Amino acid sequence: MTDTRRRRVPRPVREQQIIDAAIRVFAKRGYHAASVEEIAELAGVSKPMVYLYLDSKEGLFLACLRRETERLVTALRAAAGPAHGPELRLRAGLLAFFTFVAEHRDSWVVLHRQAAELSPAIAAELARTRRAVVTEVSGLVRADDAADAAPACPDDEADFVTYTLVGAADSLTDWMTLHPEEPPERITLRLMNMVWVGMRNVLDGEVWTTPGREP
Amino acid sequence: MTDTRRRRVPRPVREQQIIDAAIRVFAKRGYHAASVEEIAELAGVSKPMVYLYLDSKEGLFLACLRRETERLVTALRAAAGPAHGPELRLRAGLLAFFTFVAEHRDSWVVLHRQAAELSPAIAAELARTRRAVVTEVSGLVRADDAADAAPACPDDEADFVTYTLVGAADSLTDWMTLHPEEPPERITLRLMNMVWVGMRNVLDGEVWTTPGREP
DNA sequence: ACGTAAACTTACCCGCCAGTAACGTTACGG
DNA sequence: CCGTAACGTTACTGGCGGGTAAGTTTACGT
Repeated sequence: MTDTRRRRVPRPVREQQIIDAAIRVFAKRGYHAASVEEIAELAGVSKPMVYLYLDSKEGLFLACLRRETERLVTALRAAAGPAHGPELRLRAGLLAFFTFVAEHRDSWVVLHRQAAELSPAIAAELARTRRAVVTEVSGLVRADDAADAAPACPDDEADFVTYTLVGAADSLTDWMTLHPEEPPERITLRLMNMVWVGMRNVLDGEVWTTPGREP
Repeated sequence: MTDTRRRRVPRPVREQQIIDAAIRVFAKRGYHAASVEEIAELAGVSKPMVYLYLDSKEGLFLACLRRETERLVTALRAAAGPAHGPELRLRAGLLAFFTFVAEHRDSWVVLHRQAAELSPAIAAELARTRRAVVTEVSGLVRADDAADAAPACPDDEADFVTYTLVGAADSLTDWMTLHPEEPPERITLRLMNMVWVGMRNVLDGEVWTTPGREP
């Protein structure tokens, strides 16, 4: 790619190459098992360069986290913004999500699948970025009420729905890899189909007790 | 607990104590960041004992995995078995799951949140245990059709629903920790409320195209 | 052209931790 | 009451990997 003859590359470009490499390695090995050496090699550079540009392994991970969160949030906003009506809005958001994951599997792994094993500083940042994604989805969920007059649904209920959606979508990410032929559109469609009706019930606080057998 | 005066403890008991300690530490630190030293100390024993009884760090992790998978699957089967009808059956399964997680947070973390960062042998075993859980849930989902005459739903659709449910439930696990006062029963209720209706649509292959705005 | 800063390297240090060797100690069976 | 096997320990090694000091090369500005 680009000019193969020139080895020397300006800093901003190298930084991105290093982050690219880091995301792949972090996704494959996990934070602790990933070695800076391997990342450097994949980026076509030696280890001290990584430390010069990104300070530390932790700093490198944070850089990955920030860049990819930015990308995902941007994609979500871009998709949901122009949609008319709550239903199409949510659909657009989900579609944007599945499309993002389909195109950047590694990013999603780094962003979302690193629950344990990290230093306080990283854990804090990770919590923040997850919160950002949840907030974005939460916005989609709450879009209903904005249309209605009543601010009917309490935050807890909206939160519940959001967690359910994010978890379901995350898990379907695995399903996608088992069905590579399925386009994000169909997955989105099925998920909408599955949750759209029930969402309303929960958001309106309609928690009935278990029905007694057959109606 | 038990007899505090006796220090010497028979092997089967120690093994369980070590596994108990390992689950807590693995959950807190993640596989790589966890040190065998810390696990041994928490189990009230010195490091070589761990290697004597469980062979290696990998063997120790596998032992944790197997024991807790066993427990979860047992809980699911015990709950879903005696329930009458598909709806109550699924409800019972979900309730059993949330109850299990509420009582064994660490177990669930070890079982489910260790995607990356493990050796091939562990990864294989982890895949097997996840498969076991998914199969169990899949049974709950498919329970519908068993009642009906037609084996109507193709495996893909049932799989899709299963992944959605497992993912949603997993994510709600986090929601639980933010709302410690919510009993598993209410969480189960809300989730049922949210997905039960839509499940039918997807299982029956009713994937409509996006509705054009307002009906 | 040539000096200088930015890009890059080699070669090292050092702490941490999985895994082990060799050696004490308690209980329980005969 | 004593032997022996099960229970347990202290004290090491070996290597991997994060982090760095010191030096080398290339491009770009003037």
